[in-house]
Amino acid sequence: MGRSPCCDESGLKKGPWTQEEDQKLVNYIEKHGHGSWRALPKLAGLNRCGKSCRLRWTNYLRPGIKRGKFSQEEEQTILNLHAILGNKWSAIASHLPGRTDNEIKNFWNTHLKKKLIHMGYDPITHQPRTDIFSGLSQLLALATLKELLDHHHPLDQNAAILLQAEAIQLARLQYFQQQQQQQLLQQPHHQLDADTNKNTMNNNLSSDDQFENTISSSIGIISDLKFDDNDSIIPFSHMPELKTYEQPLLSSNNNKEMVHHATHHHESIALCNGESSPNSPWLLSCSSTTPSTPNSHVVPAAATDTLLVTENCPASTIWPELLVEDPLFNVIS
DNA sequence: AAAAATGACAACCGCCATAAG
DNA sequence: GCTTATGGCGGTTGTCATTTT
Repeated sequence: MGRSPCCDESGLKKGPWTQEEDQKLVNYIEKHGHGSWRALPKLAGLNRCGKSCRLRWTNYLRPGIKRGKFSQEEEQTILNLHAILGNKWSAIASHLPGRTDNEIKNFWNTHLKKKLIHMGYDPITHQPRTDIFSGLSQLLALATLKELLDHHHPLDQNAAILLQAEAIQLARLQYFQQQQQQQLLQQPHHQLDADTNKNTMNNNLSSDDQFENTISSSIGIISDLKFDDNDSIIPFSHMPELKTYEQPLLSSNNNKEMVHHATHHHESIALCNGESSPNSPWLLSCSSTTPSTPNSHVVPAAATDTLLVTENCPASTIWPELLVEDPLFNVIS
């Protein structure tokens, strides 16, 4: 048997509160406390239901409520907590003094959700979106490529390079979004429920594994491409395993510097997973002007200057081109 | 300038858990 | 143990303001 809503009684006012009503409510609660919300309206001289009074008090009139724009810190906190707790607005609000669950919920629905979507994240999972909307150009490129192959069009090498570069871009984008999100999630939160935390910190994959998963899921669609032996393009699925490189390749500082130099001179852009573990895979970019040593497994993609470097590509094959000149490199994006 | 669309946010609704009788 | 009242919560709607057409 359902319980009848408290506001069913006819004649009770609904809608926005007036200043007079607010004043009556505040005056009463300051004098007597709220006690039973059901009894309060009559005692306070309000033609409202108890529930309406309670909401007005807790969401708007209660002392200590912070109003106005959310700060950057608050925004970040909400994002972090939402990634872990989901739509547990009251739980999120408990970490933001002065903010109500209702306010946070509204802020999420009107701002943060859209912001995440715009950035290519799924607002529910906080993971990079892999649907058509988040990598449209890359997916279109893949579709075009597949279409060409399905219909046995002679594959123009430049077009293939271009299309594959698009796929790489997609993988790269997804990979870095994942990394960024991981960093967000790993920021310490005070007093988070351990169980919730356990459930949402959902994988134990190393960043290398994640990178490889991202790559394979992103470009699996072209995994069965066939290329001429003389072609310098190597489908991802045919790539030899990425393997350990020698210093300075594994020194993140050196790499960043080299990468910066390369970026600066538009000769090469190197992307790494931010780790310097022995098994770090490397996705490198390089312009067509960068010499590609014969027999090195370097994959140039002219349009986006992308290179894949595989196990048979000794560091010396490309690194001599990337002299460290400018140490100001900060971010690869 | 007016109408329509969109955004922001306060308030409401219904469900659920729990306490009290 | 059952029923009912209550408070809390999350989803949704309503209303007003602002922007766009």
